[in-house]
Amino acid sequence: MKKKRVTLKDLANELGVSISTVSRALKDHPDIDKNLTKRIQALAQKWNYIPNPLAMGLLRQQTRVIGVIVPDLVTYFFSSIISGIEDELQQSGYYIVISSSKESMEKEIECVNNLLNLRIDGLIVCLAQNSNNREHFRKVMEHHVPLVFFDRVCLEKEVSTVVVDNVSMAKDITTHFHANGARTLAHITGPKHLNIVKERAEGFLKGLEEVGIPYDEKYLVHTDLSTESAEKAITGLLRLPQRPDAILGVNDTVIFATMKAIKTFGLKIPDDVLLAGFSDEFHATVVEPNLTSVAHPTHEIGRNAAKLILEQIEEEKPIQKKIVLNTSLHIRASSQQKSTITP
Amino acid sequence: MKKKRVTLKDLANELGVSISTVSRALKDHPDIDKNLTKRIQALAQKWNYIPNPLAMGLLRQQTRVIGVIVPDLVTYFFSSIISGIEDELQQSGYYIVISSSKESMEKEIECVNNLLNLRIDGLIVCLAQNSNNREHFRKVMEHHVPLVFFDRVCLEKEVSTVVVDNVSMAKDITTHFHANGARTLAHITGPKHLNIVKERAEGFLKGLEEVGIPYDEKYLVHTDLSTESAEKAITGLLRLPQRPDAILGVNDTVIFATMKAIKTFGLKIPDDVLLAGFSDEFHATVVEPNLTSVAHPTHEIGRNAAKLILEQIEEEKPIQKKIVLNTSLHIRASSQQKSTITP
DNA sequence: ATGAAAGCGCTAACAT
DNA sequence: ATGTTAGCGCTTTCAT
Repeated sequence: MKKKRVTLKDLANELGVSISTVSRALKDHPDIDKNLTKRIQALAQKWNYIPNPLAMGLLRQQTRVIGVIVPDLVTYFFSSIISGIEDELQQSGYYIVISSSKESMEKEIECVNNLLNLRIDGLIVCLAQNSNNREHFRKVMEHHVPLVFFDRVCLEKEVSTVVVDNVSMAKDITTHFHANGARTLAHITGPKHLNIVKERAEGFLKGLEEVGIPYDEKYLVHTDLSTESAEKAITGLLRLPQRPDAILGVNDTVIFATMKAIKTFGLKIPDDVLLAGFSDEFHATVVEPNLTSVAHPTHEIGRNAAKLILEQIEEEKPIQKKIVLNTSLHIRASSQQKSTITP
Repeated sequence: MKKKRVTLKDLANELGVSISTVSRALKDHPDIDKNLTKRIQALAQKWNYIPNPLAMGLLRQQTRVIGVIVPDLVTYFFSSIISGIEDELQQSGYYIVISSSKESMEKEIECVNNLLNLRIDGLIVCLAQNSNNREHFRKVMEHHVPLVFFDRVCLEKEVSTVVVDNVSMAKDITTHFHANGARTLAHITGPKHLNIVKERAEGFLKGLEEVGIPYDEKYLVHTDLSTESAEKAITGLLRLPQRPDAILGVNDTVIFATMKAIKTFGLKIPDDVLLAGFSDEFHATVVEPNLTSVAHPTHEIGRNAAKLILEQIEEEKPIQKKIVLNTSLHIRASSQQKSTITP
């Protein structure tokens, strides 16, 4: 038998009272007779009455849905952040609708429009690799939809963000490379306009300065974050007259591609080249040698982004806050000269 | 300035016509004057009118939201399937709300109820590790909400499913192990009631039979699919008087845990133990040695599950279909005896 | 203490 | 060819 969801009307009809009485009783309105209230609540319970979110949404002009846009769904970094967002939001009775921009700004714009049309109550975004236009986000703000960026951010002056201290981590790795005997350091990074790219490169340069190695632009190469362009980058570096003896990747994915290329060149890690990346993907401890990486508190990034959204929904106004989360540098075999590893 | 979404009423007021005229004009109703229709459509375009999905949903009793429940969000297997679901559904104008059961049936029941209360138009599920009760899914069917299971399935007689041929793949790996010199074969698997566990174990036994190795229950050990219980399982196996020289894992995650344990035992892969898993996680080609694994067509699994849901929504009745997708066995270093690898 | 009515945005049957 | 009305499920103001 077709089981239709029970409505207030159904309850009202059954008990011979009006819809508004039922509505009030269900929220313990003091005006309603205590006894009637009890009977109504009992029936609602028995019939498993659940308010229709569509009707509520129409009335209150809100959906209790938060949109999330990430560059991809399949890397551990993002899925684990999403997991954090979900944990936080579902406690507050919000749902999340996830869209993947597939690292493309066009797709990102499409996602934003779709979600806006869905009438989401808030939007959490990590920028696509080539996203350099901010119009679509301006639109989000014009519609007064709370907005939060994480990791790859923009419009920082107006929008809340959740980030990590990229500069100091990149600097730390650079000096760590030097302490392990590296003298020709390279950095394989991403598109120039991304904040994480700028910040990590800045840290890299600061590190070089600290250990007194002059900066040579040949050793800072940009990619579009794809495996292919990372391979191209590493190949170029290894073919230099003076090849690098340490490479910092803008993330682990780039480094994994790098690792394979280095091995096919017949070079050994860490004997010939030291390696380190960012984001501490799950497989960092599974590759050989284990990869040194900056571990982002992914779950916490997600939770914090969600909290910032909830805050804005409650305050009913945009908030500009910047949350900087602590990362930790996991030093593993890939960045340690054999001689410096205590036997 | 607060930018409210424009409604039919706004358009009607502006043009001095009734709401229904606007509504009709927007869907090119033949009754409406061609000229008026043009003016209305022009204004709608200019003011960027988008129908309110909440109002439409309330009217049509549908949300255009499909719920997806997976055991976890962070493994490549699931996130990649979700990616496939998304690709298929967004083309049809559906949104997906993803929930993670965290491998717990209690959480799974909660997710089902939440999504049902959200009034989803369909539900796609991969069972939690310990899910053995079917009541919550019966409820979904009673509410006439289209349901599709993938990978870990149940109620196959009544519900559409998307699966792979586990039996034959497990059998193939088993005989492959034997061909590579293994004589004491073990299988680390999951909870007994899961279809994938039963099927892969069945294939394993069939393989043993084919190569004439008698089955010894000591070498078939169940886990709850967690890293910890996988470690316990492998430790137990390695301590047997006659330790296995080949191990088939019910999935790659189990095998990754196994790999670490084997290495700490001072054993070599594949010299001492051959290894193979299921699901071909992204890092299968990143671990050392590269892992032999059955590659599931994850994206296709997602697309097919989505298609089955859409089909049921269109047909307006439950459909019981079983789609069996082809997998491919990726043979890599972990399962090949050195001697058999051509030099 | 309870009910009637309006309205959230939209569609469709029913006027005119 | 266009307008009026009712209704989807709910809350809330205004009667009574």
